[in-house]
Amino acid sequence: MATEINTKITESEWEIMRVVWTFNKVTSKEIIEVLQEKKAWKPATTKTFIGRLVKKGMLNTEPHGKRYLYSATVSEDETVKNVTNEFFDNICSKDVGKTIAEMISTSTLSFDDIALIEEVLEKKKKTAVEQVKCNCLKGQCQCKNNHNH
Amino acid sequence: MATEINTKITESEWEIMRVVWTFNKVTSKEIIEVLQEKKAWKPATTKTFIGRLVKKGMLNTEPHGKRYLYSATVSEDETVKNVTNEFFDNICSKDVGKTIAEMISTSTLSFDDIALIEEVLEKKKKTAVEQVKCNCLKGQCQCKNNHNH
DNA sequence: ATAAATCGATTACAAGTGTAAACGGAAGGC
DNA sequence: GCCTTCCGTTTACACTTGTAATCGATTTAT
Repeated sequence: MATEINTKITESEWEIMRVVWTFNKVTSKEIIEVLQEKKAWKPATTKTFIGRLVKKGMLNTEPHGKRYLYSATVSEDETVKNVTNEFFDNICSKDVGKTIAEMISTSTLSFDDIALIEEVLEKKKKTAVEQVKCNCLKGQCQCKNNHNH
Repeated sequence: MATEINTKITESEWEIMRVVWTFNKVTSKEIIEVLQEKKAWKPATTKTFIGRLVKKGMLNTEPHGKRYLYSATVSEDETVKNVTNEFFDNICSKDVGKTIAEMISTSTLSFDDIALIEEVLEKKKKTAVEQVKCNCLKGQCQCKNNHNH
């Protein structure tokens, strides 16, 4: 059994993790300094979050002198993927396409981004389906026949 | 000042809201029945969540006999939009395109979905930029020059 | 070498969240 | 007209999350 890692991540923990992902290996002092610009956190607050992330198994500690260097045990990509999956679990799978379209509409994208998306879209055509199957509980989406008042 | 609505939504509240969005107007009994299939919640638990959503202003109550009919004060679309925005706040704006591409790759999409996405992509070309500006704090993404250990 | 600063760990506490029982009034069954 | 059931509200309690002070050990500055 591999060491159990709690993948759930809170808003404040994201802030810490982003710094760790950026630096790869980082001291608590550096994390505190980086976040000082953005959050009105006292150093003790940042330390609490670091400690919790270590306990959760999302951060590794490696001795560096008498202090630690922290590093991530999960990649940013994986984390992003987990969070998106959790999010998509909350909407009907039939609506995923529409939601992605919506995201595109409201985001700032570069020509390269558009080219990339076109590319994956093109690939997607090979595995696209006629109708996406609704996976919702009856009563949790409009696909199934639900009577309204 | 309009009645303040707390847009933040928890996992359990999503479950309730999805039922309300589906039925438009719904009794607590119906919500409880729908969710019984999915969650091992006691009726009291569901009632707690309903109560909290009312207090938060996300649910309206309208008398119906001596009971209530509940309805949503925020649409599902708006809520989805809020949650996606919060999510994108946690990644570098330069990575949004890549992330959307990733979502497309891992989702099941229909031909219609793809056509829709192609359509918005086409429109997007008119407002696309050469380079998306990174909005990150220095030290929270790779765009800025950060020294690694 | 002693004082001051620093670091990780421990402790604290309020608010939010998951989970639910209990309660008080009203509705329905008989 | 009672007894039971049902509903919305109140209360409860553990766990999580945000926010931070404190403490013990150590390192650094003087």
